[in-house]
Amino acid sequence: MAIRTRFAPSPTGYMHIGNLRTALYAYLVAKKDKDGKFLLRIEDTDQGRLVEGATDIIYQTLKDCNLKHDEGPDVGGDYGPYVQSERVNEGIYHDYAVKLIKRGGAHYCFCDQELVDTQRELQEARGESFKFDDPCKKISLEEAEKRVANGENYVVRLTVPESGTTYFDDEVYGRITVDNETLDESILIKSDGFPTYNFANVIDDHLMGITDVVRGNEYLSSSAKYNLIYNAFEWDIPRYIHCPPVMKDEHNKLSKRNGDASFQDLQDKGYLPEAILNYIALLGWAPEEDREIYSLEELTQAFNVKRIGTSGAIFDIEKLTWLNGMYLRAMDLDSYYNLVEPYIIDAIKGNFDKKAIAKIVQQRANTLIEIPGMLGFFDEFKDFDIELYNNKKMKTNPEVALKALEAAKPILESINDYSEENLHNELLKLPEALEMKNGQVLFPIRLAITGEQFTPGGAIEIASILGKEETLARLNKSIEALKNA
RNA sequence: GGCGCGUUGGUGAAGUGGUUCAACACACUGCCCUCUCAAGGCAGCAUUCACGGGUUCGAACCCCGUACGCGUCACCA
Repeated sequence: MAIRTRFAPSPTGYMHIGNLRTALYAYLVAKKDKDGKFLLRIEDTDQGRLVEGATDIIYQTLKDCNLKHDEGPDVGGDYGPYVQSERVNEGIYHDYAVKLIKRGGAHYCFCDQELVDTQRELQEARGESFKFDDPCKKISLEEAEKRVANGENYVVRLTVPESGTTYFDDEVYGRITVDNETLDESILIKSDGFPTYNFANVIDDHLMGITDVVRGNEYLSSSAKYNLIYNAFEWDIPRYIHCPPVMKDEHNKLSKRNGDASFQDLQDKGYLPEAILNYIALLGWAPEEDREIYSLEELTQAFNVKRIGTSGAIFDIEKLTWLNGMYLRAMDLDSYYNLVEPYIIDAIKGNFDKKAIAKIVQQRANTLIEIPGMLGFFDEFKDFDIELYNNKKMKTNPEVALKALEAAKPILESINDYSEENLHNELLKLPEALEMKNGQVLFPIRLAITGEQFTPGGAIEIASILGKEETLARLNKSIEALKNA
């Protein structure tokens, strides 16, 4: 049987990294099987928490990440609708709730919130842990149905056996067994007629033929309850794959609430979706091979549920930054230029060869957003401290700099075509003639025409981009400054 | 508090009884290369696998406790 997995987010805001990783793993589990299907289901049963536009963010994120779903609200499929509120309207949950009740797996409950609260207070005052003891369990089905028919307010609660144990097998955490008496008789259908997650996820996963349930490990403690439902219906239980949390630090999960990085935030900061995906794949999962850079396709080959870890992994932006740099550097120049052109245009008003600038920046920037900051000297040539000519490693000081600069000046004046090749050929004759090291002449030139201690690219590359006129103007200015010092 | 789960370096992690008493990667430090920076190359960085017992000829890997952490106990998912 082909594998079917689902990503089932609630449209309650931005897509955070932990969520995205769950989506990724669900995708990978499905796509590892060549006939596997990955579906998207929108879980909007909590009408109070809906956030406008959140669904679009989900679509957009999956699209940006190239996590294509085979079925979903926007692409259709044979198991729709894929939005839970629409399924409510079709009466799906209601019908199954009635069936469950008839099978003894659930019951009507007419208690009001007050009774629940009173019980809670009482039990907690006694130092016990709270577990709702529902008097409505004693009501006969006939009577309950009559009360429902009379329009009385009700919810449907799970009926949990009073003794015994329930277990489930998780692919990553192994077999987990819990005592039934610790299980809560959770609400399955709310008084507004909407199902809770506890019910909807089971019904929908079954109806949609989900074979592998991939979700965060916060569901570990409630999964046994879901098996009670599957068992009551005599349905096949899916494989469970619970993932360890993605942490912000050792104590806190990454969450949008704390303003932690969402996928969009990361994108805005200049990280590539491919790099983000690659990085988060590594949080909680380790490949068999000794390598870390994987495209999405390679990930689907390499992925193996058995190698998902069990303990939380801290999100380390430093490593993501490194990985992002690897992706950026590996791109061909044309694609790279396409990507960074807006950033360069944004940073440089002057008429310089943007592509040449992209080229020198490509080997140095780890994120897109740091690019403009590297380029300020193109537009603005500022006076700088001649102390900068003192460089121990380059064996330079203002005196040797002046000597090098004055010797370079006629050469730079004589060249008309400022191609890198020309500049290189001519300029490199200088060190030998002056009996200096390459760095002793090229370092001062670079400084003299940029005014910056550090720049992307060396003297030759930058002179070529600046062009003859600008290069000479800056050179002369710097020579003057040096003479007057 | 009950229940569940977890604990290898600053971080991600490999490793599941003896040729690895701890791979690889990020970060960090140093060196090399080099026209700066970056990239790249090399080296260093856990005498130790939360702690305490036990099993065993032998344990990070098996068992039992303890501690700490996280999750859950909603008409949220």
